[in-house]
Amino acid sequence: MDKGWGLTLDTSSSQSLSLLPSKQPSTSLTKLTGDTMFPLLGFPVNLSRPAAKDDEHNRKVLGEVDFFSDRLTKPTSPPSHDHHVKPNIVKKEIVETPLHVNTGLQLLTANTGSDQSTVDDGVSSDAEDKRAKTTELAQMQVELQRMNAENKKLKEMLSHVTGNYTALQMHLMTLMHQNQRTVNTENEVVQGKAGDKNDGVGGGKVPRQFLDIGPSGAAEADDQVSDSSSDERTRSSTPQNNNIEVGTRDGARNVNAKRELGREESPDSESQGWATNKLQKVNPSNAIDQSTTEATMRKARVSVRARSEAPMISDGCQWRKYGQKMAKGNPCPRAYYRCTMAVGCPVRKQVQRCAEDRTILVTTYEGTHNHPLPPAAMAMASTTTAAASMLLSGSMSSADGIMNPNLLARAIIPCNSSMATLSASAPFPTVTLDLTHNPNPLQFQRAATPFQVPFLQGQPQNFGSGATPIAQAQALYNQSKFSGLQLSQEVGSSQLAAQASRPPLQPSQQPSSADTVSAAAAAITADPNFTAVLAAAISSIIGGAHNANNNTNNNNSTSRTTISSFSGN
DNA sequence: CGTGTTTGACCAGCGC
DNA sequence: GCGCTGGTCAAACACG
Repeated sequence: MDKGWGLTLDTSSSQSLSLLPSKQPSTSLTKLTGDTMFPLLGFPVNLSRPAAKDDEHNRKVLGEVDFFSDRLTKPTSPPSHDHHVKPNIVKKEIVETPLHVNTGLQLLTANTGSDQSTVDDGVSSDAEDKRAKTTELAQMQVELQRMNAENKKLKEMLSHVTGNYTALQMHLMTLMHQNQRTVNTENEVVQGKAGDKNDGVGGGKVPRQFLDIGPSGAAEADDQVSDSSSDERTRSSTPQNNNIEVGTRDGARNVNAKRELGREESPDSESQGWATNKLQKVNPSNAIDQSTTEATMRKARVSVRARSEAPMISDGCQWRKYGQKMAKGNPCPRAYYRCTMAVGCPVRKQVQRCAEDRTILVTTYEGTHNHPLPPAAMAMASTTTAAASMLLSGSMSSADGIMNPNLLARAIIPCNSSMATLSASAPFPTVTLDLTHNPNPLQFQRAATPFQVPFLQGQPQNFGSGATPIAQAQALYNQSKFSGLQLSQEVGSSQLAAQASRPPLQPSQQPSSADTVSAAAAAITADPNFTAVLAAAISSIIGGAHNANNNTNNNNSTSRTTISSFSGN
């Protein structure tokens, strides 16, 4: 799914169009008619009438010819009168026998030269003038013909480019639709189950967008679900009650049922199988790849390391803490949060301080948002989404023998010099974005302490309050600027093969103090790279997952690649 | 009273 | 089978 290319499409196409003139073999004609030609190319609307314009141009030129020709052929007749009546005739004469006219003039000139030169110098110069103009007319005629030919070529090129553009657009729409339906249906399964439990919502489709991997329209999901898939959906959505009974040991409450509910939010078997089925129907050739991709995405995790004194980084989403545990090997407790921006949102995150450096906060995201994200969250999510996609592609590649994480990461993660580590050795494939490094003093000066400033407690998640979208985006940019990318896949082939069947993820995140970011806003927005980062982020949101599938370069499962710099954005 | 946090308990997966 | 660990639940609690 090259979703991101929606953005590029316009650009590229317009570029193509705008480049056409320069690409055309430039001739003297082009120069002469430059004013005409470029406007034509620049404004396609006008292209529908190039012939008419040419004719008009012809008439205009011929009109001038007519005027002089009249004087040549009928010196006594009033030019103003014949001007409107004779054009065709003159045109005929000139067009059909331009050389003849010249010859006649020459004869005339020769004659008059000898006969009248003594009488009237004005006549002689007039004849020369006429001869010159006639010659010029002939040249213009030739150039007109060439211009017409060139116009035809350009029109053909335009239609070709337009056709390509349309085709690409259609392809894009198709891909986005497929993606959207897949995500929708997955969430539908979740919602269907969660709805039963979470009182009222049950079954009711809450209008929402799925911004994580692709845009959406949840409403379409139902209509597009096939019979067999709805069959499976029913199977996976209704057994909730069954789970309560069957899954509960010792009659122990409905813990298992609820846990089951939780698990369904990141389903491994049922919804995945359902999704696979659906995908196969939609596009059999891509079904395997896509299902594998999504499976991996569902379980993949993105870990963000950032310096922060606050208990949690601000990532634009709302979270509710549901647990805390002491983790092995770390004196600092690990906190568990789940996204509360929408009922049934499966996204969770773990927050834990680094044992070695407690100023470093490690936030791990898992799951895919099933609701619209605020701009702030989107900006934040994009980076981790890109990272997840990269991770995904890395695992995929290792398992499939195709892929180049380096390339993908370069394309989707606008990092500069911080570190992103891919680790598939963990229970879940995880990519870690290390935003604690600051290897670039110059950049650091420009955006002072983008990351290391503490957050105001209690504020972080309220994207509506302190952190404006732009501020968040800038925060993202800050982080990105201090980022470098390092891929580390310390995975055995067998593990990778197993990962291939694992689900994907879509996180949202990123730290940063809104206040600090706001303070640095001016400096950051002045940087053109910021725009590039935003564009990359948006592209990654739309196109991250698909990129993974389309990567064809091989990558060693134990490769360790460092992606140096994106400062060139 | 509603919402969010804390915290002890429960469960599943995994390794031995 | 047992113990360890990660992950989750939900009652109790705190707060506005």
